[in-house]
Amino acid sequence: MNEDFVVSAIETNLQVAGVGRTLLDNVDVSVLRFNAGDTVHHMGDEVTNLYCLTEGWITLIRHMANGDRQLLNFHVPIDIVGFEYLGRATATSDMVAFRDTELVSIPIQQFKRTLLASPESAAAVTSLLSRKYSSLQTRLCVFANGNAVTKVIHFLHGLRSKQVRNRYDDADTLRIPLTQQDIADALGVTNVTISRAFAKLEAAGVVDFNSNRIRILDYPKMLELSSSDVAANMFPDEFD
Amino acid sequence: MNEDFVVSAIETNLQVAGVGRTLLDNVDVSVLRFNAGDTVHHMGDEVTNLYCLTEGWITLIRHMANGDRQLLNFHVPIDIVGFEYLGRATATSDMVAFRDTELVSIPIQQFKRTLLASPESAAAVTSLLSRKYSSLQTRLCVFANGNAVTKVIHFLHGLRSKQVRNRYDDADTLRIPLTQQDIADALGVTNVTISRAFAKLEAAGVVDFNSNRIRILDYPKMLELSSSDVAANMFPDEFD
DNA sequence: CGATAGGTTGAGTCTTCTCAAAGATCGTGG
DNA sequence: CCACGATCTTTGAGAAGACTCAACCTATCG
Repeated sequence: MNEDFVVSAIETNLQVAGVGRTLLDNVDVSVLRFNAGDTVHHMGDEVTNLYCLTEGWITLIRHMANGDRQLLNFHVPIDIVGFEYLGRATATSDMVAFRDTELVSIPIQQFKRTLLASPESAAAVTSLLSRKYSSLQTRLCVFANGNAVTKVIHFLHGLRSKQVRNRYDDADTLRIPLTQQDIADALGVTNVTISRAFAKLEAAGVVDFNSNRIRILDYPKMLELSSSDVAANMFPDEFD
Repeated sequence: MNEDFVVSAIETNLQVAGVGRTLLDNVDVSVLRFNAGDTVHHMGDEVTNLYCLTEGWITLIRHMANGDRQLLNFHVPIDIVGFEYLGRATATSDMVAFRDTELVSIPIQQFKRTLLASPESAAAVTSLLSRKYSSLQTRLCVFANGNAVTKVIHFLHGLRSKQVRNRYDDADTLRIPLTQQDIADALGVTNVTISRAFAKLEAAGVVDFNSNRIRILDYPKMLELSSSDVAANMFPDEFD
């Protein structure tokens, strides 16, 4: 396992430099692999590990009574999933591998112990939770007030932000095995509506959809196409 | 000022008994009063205090580009507002007094210092942030998949939960100066839609709407009227 | 008692949903 | 390398829900 990767991931997630090595001291990390479709944990389970993605794609899902599902979050390499369980260990959604995935598990109990030795890091964790909360507020505003096209733009913006963070060569090309149904489930609309939303975005020349690859052709212009009522502050430079 | 009130409020919010007095040690709390419509802080401001509501009604608002507003949260007495700013101090929404309001301000810097002496409390703060995050996820599911009636039910459930927590004699009577426009702004629909949603709920005999007073006549039956697709897990016994 | 804010109701429009069929793409096995 | 099946996407038509606009009703307060 590449421990440097995890050390760097911790510092990227916490936005604090130089603490990753210390935080992994005396922590028994191990590598886990999941196949596409495997469930890492179910809603309601006790979560005992943080997971640092090294390869693949993870999504958080809530299942509705009628069989529909709400995809709450997508996680890519460098993401560390589970900070929200440092306080309360009960999983608030299913965590599912979206494709073959490799992740490094970090026992929460041990991690919390090393956090005690680094107040700076502990503060950063709290700060991270704040950012995640704020991001969710923003998404709530989009869901409450935006139309389908705006929701799609918000969604693409979020994925792109992570690729920018990861310093990918071409952050505008989202290399993701994502069907329109997946996007629909993330945005609370139907696949038909997603298809029509992409048709509009393609007609405007800002996006090129292609399963397995979505390409953002004109990022600034894309943002302008979001309905004006949610434009302000709806696109922070964040990725939580 | 009634310090006992704040001590008890801290313990209620953190869900930990016996720590309130310690946490207020050497903390310079003070009482502030705001008139209806006053802004406590604006989005983007640095937040330097927690606020414990002792009287009145506070709401968190985001303003949209077209003048619409999204009401993100309502806070009532015993609530402590601002835990999400312990990490990152930048306000993510306007905080506005909805009616004449009295609150006790608790300097964040001092509070964080006393937190260091009580790891149990520090853990409880993290736990609280987790609960808030989870609540927002739930609301996102309702906004994404629920119809107007379901959103109203979710909203009333949330207000009632706080009254239950506060041990009000009649938790089913929401004594709130809330217009239909306010509810509309909280749920991302129009006042006309709210009017029609209440008409349906009143026809079903589960709610009685009356400005300045909303009465839940049949709580279990009300929950049953929410659209089946969001029924599961959409109504946790929480109030964050 | 009138002014004002808030609530209700109706008609027409728009967006999204549902249902359904047809077209495109991908992976696999022959 | 092609054919086939499975999955995904596109398109159309009709229905449902929410929105807009506007008029009218109601309660409250000075």
